[in-house]
Amino acid sequence: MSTRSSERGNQDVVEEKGDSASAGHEEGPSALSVLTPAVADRIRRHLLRWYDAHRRPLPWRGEQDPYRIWVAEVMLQQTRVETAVPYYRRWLERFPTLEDLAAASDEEVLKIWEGLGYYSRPLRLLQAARVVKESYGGELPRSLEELRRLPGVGPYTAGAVGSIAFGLPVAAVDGNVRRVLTRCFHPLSPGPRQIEALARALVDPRRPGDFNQALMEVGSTLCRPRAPFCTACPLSGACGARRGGGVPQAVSPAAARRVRKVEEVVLVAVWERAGGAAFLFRRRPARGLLGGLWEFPGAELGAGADPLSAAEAVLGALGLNGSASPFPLPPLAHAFTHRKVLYHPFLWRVLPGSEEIPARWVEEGRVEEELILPAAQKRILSLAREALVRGT
DNA sequence: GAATCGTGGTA
DNA sequence: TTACCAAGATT
Repeated sequence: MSTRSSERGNQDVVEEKGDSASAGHEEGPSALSVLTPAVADRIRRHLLRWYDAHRRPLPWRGEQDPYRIWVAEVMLQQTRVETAVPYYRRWLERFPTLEDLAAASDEEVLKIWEGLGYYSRPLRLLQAARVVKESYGGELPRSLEELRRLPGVGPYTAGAVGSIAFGLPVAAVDGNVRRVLTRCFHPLSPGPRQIEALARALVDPRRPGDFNQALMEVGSTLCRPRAPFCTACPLSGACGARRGGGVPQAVSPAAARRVRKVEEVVLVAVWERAGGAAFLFRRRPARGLLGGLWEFPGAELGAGADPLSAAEAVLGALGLNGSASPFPLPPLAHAFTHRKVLYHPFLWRVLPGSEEIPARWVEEGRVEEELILPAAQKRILSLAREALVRGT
């Protein structure tokens, strides 16, 4: 067939307008008008044939239980497939059925989710499981509208669960689908509404779940944001970007994101008792960043502030009596979505004060089983343990 | 509509 | 090292 292109079709890069960037996208020739029944049929056949031959063997593929499909879809929100797989297995081992989940606590679901990020997801999954148990007799509702009302279920997840678990002929538009369809219908630049309409019109009513997954699979494995594998793509014959001589480079709305840079001082307070050392932790507020998770006490560092003095202030606020020599651990950087934090941890041997404090002592060897920690705090914990072993 | 919410992989 | 990015949802 085509011999003109290298495997990486990025030599003729065209500007691809972001979906959310500007408002003029619903104007101009409708992408839907070029989607004749014959074109739609051809796309379905090519896509599904490719999917049947090339789909990855993922643990949720072939699952019949709607609950399990739902769990997978929530885990996959803004999360790579490879990252989600081990969490998915552990989750189902611990909560095999929707009823098991509905009976769980916030702490239990967070513990399984620990390290996966976006921690409101498991909490909403739990809320929704209870709603399903109370209002739907323990079975997920089978309509798009009812699914959509469940906590943590938005347009994408409702479409995915509806089509995959229940065979509803509905669209499931994620980032992959947006990118694939934008390229396919280049240079018409369909906006968000048109993409939804295209996806709805395209879904194969006989195999809606497979069709939606096929579109996403093409997007994630072939029609990647950069350096897509056009020569292997089942849609290359129908692709407007390909026909136009260049594959649009994806421009993500993430490019406009503002990342705030902050520095924080962290107090790793160590209480050396007869039975061994203990660390002091406090719980983060239930809402907001890392809501409900635990951390070493700390404080934001003002511009030009001295980390050691700031650590001293944290120590005082907790009513602790510190030894004379705090030990500075190596600073470490951690990037969140909208924040980049440089942590300045200090290991400080202390004796607890007499007052009640909003924090909790945990034996060094029991931290993981007692608490749910964000990734950055685990890194600090590792540094602290190393320092203790070295005897500093 | 814009901002917020994590983490680890990749170029 | 920095920046981008991933099967989005909520406020």
